[in-house]
Amino acid sequence: MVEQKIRLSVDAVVFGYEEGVISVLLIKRKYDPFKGKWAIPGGFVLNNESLETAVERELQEETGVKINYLEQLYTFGDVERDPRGRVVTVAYVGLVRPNTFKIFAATDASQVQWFTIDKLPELSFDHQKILLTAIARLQAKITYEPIGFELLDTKFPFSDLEKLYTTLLGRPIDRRNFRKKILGLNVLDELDEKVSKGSGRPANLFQFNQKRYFQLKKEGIIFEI
Amino acid sequence: MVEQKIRLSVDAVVFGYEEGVISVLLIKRKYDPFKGKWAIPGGFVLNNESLETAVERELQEETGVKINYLEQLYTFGDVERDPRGRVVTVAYVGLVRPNTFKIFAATDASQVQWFTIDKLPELSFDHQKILLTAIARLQAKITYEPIGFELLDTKFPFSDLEKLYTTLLGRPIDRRNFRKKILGLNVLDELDEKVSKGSGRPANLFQFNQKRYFQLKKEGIIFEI
DNA sequence: ATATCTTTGTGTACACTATACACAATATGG
DNA sequence: CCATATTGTGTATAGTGTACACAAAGATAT
Repeated sequence: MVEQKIRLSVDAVVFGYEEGVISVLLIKRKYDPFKGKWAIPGGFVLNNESLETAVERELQEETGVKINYLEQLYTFGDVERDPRGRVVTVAYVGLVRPNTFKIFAATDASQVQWFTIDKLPELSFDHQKILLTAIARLQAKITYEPIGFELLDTKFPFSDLEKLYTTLLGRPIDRRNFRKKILGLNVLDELDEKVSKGSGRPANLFQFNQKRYFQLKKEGIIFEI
Repeated sequence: MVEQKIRLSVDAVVFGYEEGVISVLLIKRKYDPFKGKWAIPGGFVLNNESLETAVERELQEETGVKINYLEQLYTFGDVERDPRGRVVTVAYVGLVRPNTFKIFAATDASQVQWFTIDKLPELSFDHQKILLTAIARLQAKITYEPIGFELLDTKFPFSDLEKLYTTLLGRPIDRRNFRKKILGLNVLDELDEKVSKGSGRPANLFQFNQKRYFQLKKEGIIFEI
């Protein structure tokens, strides 16, 4: 059998959250195929870099984002998924805090933009499928891993967390029960700082305590919403 | 940037179950690197076949197994994982019923053998890491998807299912509660057949009803152990 | 400064689910 | 027919999930 080589690319579905809205970072393609169409940022893997390195490099080059959390999603390998020929893509999910950096468009991207996940544009290649897979993963994962905090500021009012979950899960949450459950997990530190946004009682700030989470995980205590 | 191509392979961690023992199918490598050492079966992806097709082809060629269930596990892409140079591997998990076919060794394999998962030999490449990832996936997944049935005969006594779960989860299960829970999910058909193995009261046979499972899944009812 | 509005923060009662637990039924083997 | 092995079954209790309403603290308008 002849040994074959295949073009291998990495794509990253990058989610951000601000004020009750979940967004995805997309680029407008500068070159063919799909020139002028929106796509998930990504690119080809170089011979001497790991997949994760490739993702971070491509994101940095094309969009300027600072990734806060990155996990492998799925590898898409259908034969006809790219008109240029055989391309297999390892897709990743990234979580970022959009307010900690400024995005820009460069290299293969003529534009970079945040899109609300319920108002997505038409996408290139099989990127719609990848994006939907990523959304499903995110929705599933926040219920059993504390990755929601990666989308929030390090210090956040409890209501931000609640709003994030209602948004992501697409259903209302009982405030008292949610608070009881999360605080019962013992992974949040309540700070002595308050913050008030507009009217209403000022909120206490909380902080995710990763060390405590790892301890609990070792003891077999599972995070679950 | 120069567009690069990379050797892409697929590997399949194939699990089988018989009489209270979970096994993994491994091959002994016929050629270098790691000639004579045990490895997870797999091989390079051809240009005109999907990843799943490649997995099934390689398994058929090397070992003769008939795959009953196949799912993508993870893609391993470290730069130095193969001494021949850059090779990225998409790993799969396969479940089979070992008593429905005969394994044989061919092409790259000089031997094929079932190994109990707690008595594994030393493995080639980063295959130990892949295998451990696969075991973790299997253990996690049987608690929220009804994939355990893919390892059993189509008709099975309830005790087989129970033994499978105790083995995989590595802890005892209360028979009455387990039965209550599983039967309460309403995905098993109780047949009018009995089977007796050796001494003891003969057991009723059950059968997994996939249609009913899909119906319930649509209605949002989740399988959970 | 007072009333009104907005958001945060808190406890309890009830339903449901998980868990612990023991003995009868039905076969086989001496 | 007696001992042994395996299947099959119900109930009581603890624990968890869920539903639900009002006070506290600040901002805004009159």
